[in-house]
Amino acid sequence: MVMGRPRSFDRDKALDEAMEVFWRHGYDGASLAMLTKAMGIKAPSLYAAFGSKEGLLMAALDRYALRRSEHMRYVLAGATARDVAERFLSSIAESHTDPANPPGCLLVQGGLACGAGSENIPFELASRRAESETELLGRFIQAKADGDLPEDADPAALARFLSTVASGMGVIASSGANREALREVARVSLGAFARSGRD
Amino acid sequence: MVMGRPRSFDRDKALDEAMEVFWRHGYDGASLAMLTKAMGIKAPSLYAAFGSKEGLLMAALDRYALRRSEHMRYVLAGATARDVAERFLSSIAESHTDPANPPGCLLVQGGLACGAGSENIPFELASRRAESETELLGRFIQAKADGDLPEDADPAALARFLSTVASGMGVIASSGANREALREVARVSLGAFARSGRD
DNA sequence: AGACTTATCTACCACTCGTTATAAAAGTTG
DNA sequence: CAACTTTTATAACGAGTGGTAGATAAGTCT
Repeated sequence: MVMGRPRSFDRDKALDEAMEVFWRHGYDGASLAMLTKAMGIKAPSLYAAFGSKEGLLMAALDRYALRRSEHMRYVLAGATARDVAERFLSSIAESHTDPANPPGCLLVQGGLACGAGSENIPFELASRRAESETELLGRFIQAKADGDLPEDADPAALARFLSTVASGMGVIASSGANREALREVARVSLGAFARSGRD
Repeated sequence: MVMGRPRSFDRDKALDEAMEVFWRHGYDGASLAMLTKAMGIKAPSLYAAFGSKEGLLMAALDRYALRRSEHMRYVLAGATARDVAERFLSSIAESHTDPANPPGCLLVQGGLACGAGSENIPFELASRRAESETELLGRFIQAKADGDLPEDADPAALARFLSTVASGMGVIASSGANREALREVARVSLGAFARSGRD
């Protein structure tokens, strides 16, 4: 269909490997040598396909967003605000301790702070973290309209709280917290939703 | 008293400058050039005083721990578990948005994930984060003995929850969340303490 | 087949990294 | 003052950084 020599590697598989390196070492800590070795390609192929180290991260983040969007679709389908919150935190407890991935969250460990010349990476990660918070916010606004959340509830504060706990869970998961510990954090966090029903 | 040429810089002042660089750029992102420039000294002086880049971080972390211990003394002096939790999260909301420092928490931004050769930095930061969680745990165990927490309360889970929220607040603060946003997160988080009294 | 297009490889670029040898500078002690 | 001790600045080290020419390989097109 398209002219020229076909690429000899699977773009998505290579991105998965790059994602894991960024995940485990952060943007600054991930060297081109690490990345090319993990991806099984040489530097010129990487640059031809992704433009730069930063472009590679962006492509990996896009792929990461695909996984997250599946989770979020399930989360937002919760019947009540409380149910949404429970699904959100529970799925994070699972995903952040999935042995198939590095522990924690790529959007947290990828780079909260970076060196000179990479100042926009933390900003980029933050804006991607904000996406799910915005989705939660929309769902909570609807929940309030449904009478599912009390009149004095603050959807923005609830969404921000959950997003903050999620980031915190990313931090402790990266430090070795196990799945049971994350579930416990999720359980305690749901106490903040006590006003909208408790089990 | 001591022989030899006296050092021409203030060790603590230099450490404060180094702390800020690590805080803002993380361990990997903080280069020796940045550090020596901020500290106002040349590399050999740095190495004579702190041994290595890692040694400099450790010294900065020790100094950071001094600030934190003041906060924790105030926090642990709270009358009730709920009061302790409120003091803990409130003081974090303030300190993580103190314009005198980079936003967020050095123990979070310093390096959740590092490159090859720095694998122990994330571990070191995690163990320092664990210290305050342990202090909270001790206080909550005492609170339970005092009858201040209900029989079915889980001190370890509560301490871990607060520690996780604190880390999450560090993440969002580093991304620009303002003081009011952090206070809101603190307020919602305290809802998780609803079982032990609500205002 | 031959022209064309794109990917891959080897080798290398200039630069920065953390770290250190060397020697001069600045103080204390006899 | 001279001997001694420690810190300072200059300058460089080897290794590794992200990134790239230039040539070659592997396909599709006419």
